[in-house]
Amino acid sequence: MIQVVPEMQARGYHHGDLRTALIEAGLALLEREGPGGVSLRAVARQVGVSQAAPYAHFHGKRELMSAIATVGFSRLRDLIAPLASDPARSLGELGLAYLDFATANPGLYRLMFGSDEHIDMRNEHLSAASRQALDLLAMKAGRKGSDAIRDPGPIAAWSLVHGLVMLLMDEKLPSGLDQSMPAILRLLEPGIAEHIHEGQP
Amino acid sequence: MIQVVPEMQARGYHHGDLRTALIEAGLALLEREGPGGVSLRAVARQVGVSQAAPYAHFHGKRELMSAIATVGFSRLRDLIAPLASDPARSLGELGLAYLDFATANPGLYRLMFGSDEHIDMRNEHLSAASRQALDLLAMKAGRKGSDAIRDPGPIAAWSLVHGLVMLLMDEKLPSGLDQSMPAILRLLEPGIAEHIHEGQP
DNA sequence: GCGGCGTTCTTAACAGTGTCAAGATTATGA
DNA sequence: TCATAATCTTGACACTGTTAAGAACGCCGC
Repeated sequence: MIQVVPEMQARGYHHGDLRTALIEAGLALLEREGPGGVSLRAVARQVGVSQAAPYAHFHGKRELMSAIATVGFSRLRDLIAPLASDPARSLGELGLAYLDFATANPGLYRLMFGSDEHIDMRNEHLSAASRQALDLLAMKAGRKGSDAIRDPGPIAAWSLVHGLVMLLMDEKLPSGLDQSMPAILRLLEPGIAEHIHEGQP
Repeated sequence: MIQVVPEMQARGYHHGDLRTALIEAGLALLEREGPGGVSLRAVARQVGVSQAAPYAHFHGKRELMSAIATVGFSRLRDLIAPLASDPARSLGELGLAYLDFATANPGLYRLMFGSDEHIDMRNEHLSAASRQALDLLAMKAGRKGSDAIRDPGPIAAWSLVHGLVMLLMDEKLPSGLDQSMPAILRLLEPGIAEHIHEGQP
């Protein structure tokens, strides 16, 4: 009579959906401690599973971190997609949204855009998710019709916002600059406009 | 008759100048493996001393890394001091010199300007050396006579070059951009000039 | 229903890390 | 010269990522 449906958290030897549970626990730990503070054993402990259990779902720590970063790139894509496709939104607005994402998820941002010691960019899912998100940015910043990624414009725009994010997260800049952000991001626009004018006679 | 002068490398129980030997070995290891690849035990091994010997000269790994970063800031200061004090040199030239330093010492740059997980910015020598170097940059980029570090100009300039350095080191940008660097760094100048014009009626 | 089989998970171990305590060795200064 | 402080070694502890060997479980074909 009492039908025992296999619920999400099937207690016992088997977990049910350990893979996504590990990713979510990793995401939480990432924001609390930053990358480097994330240990495979701590993630397993959080989920209530033994130290070696994750190896049934990931080849190693790098693969778990890559899966976490993949989630991050998907979130970023979903966040900036409407802004990038709307011609009414300026490049500066896109920069502000990018900045908001980074400051809201500093650990995740560092994992996604930091050195490749923690993630493996040759991972298919990761590189695909990364390209999807970054293409949206390049689309907005690039001179139309040209090989966007080689133009000084988009490179400078990405460098500016990335550097700003990093310096802010690492507390290298004085505090209380929040209302200066739009002005800072707008400083690049005259130069880009000039450069486009030169480039297309 | 045979006078044994206490040479630099006094073999035996005592090393002679273990402190600076550790710093130099750390610098070498840093460029070969990057931060995170530097282990206290590996540095000690390199110098030919036991694992716990460094603790006679440094309170822990963080303090050794902070000493290494202090050397880095001194080098950077010496490198950019002539450029910063010469009014004939443009901001873009200073940016190129900064970029050269970073790409020539990627591990050291990451240690100096990355997150504070490896170094302790409350360390007196480190913060002093850092301020000396950064003040030179702010002097060049800042609107004269104002509180330089709060102006959008210097913040944007530092962010741009820092972001560019990071993206280059982490191989997030396509290769073969070396000759584009001056153009990228110059894109900010029209915006800064405009902003100064607004700010000083 | 049920037995085999592959997946999932546990326990145990190995090498590596930072750090500390106790003790041996050397330099220094009164 | 000899006590004292500085320097260095050995040994240990807790932590990390990773692997091997084996136990518990879900499922598929009979």
